[in-house]
Amino acid sequence: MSGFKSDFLRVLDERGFIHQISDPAGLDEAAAKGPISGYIGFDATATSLHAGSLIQIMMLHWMQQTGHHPIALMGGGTSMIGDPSFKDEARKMLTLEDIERNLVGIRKAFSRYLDFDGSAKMLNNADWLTGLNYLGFLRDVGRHFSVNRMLSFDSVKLRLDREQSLSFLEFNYMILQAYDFVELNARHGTVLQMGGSDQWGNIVSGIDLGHRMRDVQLFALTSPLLTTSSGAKMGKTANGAVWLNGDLLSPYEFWQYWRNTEDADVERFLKLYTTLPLSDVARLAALGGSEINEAKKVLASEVTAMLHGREAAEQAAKTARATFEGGGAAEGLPTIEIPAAELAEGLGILNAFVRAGLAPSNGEARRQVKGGGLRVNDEVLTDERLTLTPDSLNAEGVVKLSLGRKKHVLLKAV
RNA sequence: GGGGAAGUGUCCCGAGCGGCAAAGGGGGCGGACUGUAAAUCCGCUGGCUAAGCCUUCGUAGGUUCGAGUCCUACCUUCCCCA
Repeated sequence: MSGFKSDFLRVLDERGFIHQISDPAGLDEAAAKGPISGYIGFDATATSLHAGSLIQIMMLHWMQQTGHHPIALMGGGTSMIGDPSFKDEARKMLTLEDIERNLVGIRKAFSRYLDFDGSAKMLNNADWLTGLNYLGFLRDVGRHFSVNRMLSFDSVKLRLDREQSLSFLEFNYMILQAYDFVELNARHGTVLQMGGSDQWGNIVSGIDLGHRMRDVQLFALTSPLLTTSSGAKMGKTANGAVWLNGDLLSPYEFWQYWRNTEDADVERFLKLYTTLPLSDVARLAALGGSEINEAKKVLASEVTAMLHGREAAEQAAKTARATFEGGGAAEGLPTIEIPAAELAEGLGILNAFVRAGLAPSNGEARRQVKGGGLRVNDEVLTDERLTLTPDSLNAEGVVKLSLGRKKHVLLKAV
């Protein structure tokens, strides 16, 4: 697979981004000849993307770095309908304002990776999907799709095999995505769609549609579906998603997520999520035993610096050092504020842990006490009836609450 | 349109003769061991003003001292026939 002529594919290949390409030689040729336009689609269902999308964002980043024109396509049109696959939850129809707000939040993170003033664009498929005329769409686009063929795609087949319902709307998702590709080709000369390997079928459908409707040659490039070495999905933790936006997940917590990478993933992640030269990566990956912790710190700092800036990354690293290697209650840990009056009256310790977000309920906090998992100012908590008072404040004027060895929150009286 | 099967702890899979806060996995969390890792072992995995109380088995009713379990209707899904 090596030996690409274009910088673009060579970088992606060397760094492990490539799972499958529809026509490697053809795409390589096109990318070597001059700038090409390529895109990746993203959901607009939340105000922030999470770490699971980071690999896609990095692909766009490299695309721009190697002289091409990346497009981040927001699924504003499809988000308006709502994803029907989770029908247990009262499915909220996102309003235009919701989506607008989400796009603003997402754009903020994106702008750390892409230069939107330069050759990168952020587009919204609502611009062309909302105005579609059903009959016209069926005649122009629908006739090119074979249901027989669509049923044979793994993404569909799996659902059918598991005897799960597949709504007509979901079934159409593939068609809309294919249409997006062709529309982008018409509007911006886009010839490449990238995505996770689970998107392969959808992307190829777009390529087919391009052949039929516009007689153009389009390309697909997918990245490996990202899991950690032990099989967990990227971007999820107990506390929820690893959000990219700082207001949803602090730089410190983001840093911690990467710091806790499994040994076996360090090299892979350094290549995928940082822009460090491969020679540096190789050097760090060669570290064995406990020394690999140094590599993990570099990983965490680099990934955080790219998203939140160098300064925030260093602050996070410093906080971590103080917390884990110094034993103190460093500044920079997540902090919650408690009215001083409330503290004066005495605050139940279980309640305090719930307020700090370290336990979802008093019951859970109680369980953790029983299991020896909670600490107050670094002392293991044994009495669940303990009450916090102004006397509980430590020398720095805060109460440090800990769950396990890794999660710490400071309680501050105001 | 007709006939059959199914929906369980709001993360998932999945047992459940009328006494059930409901077996067992997976996942997750905590502890031990380590290196803020993996693997392994142990504990926990509805809520609360907690020897008690409250809410849970698709939805709504009914039978019963008592219903996840039986009856009725409805919703959803799957299979077969038309």
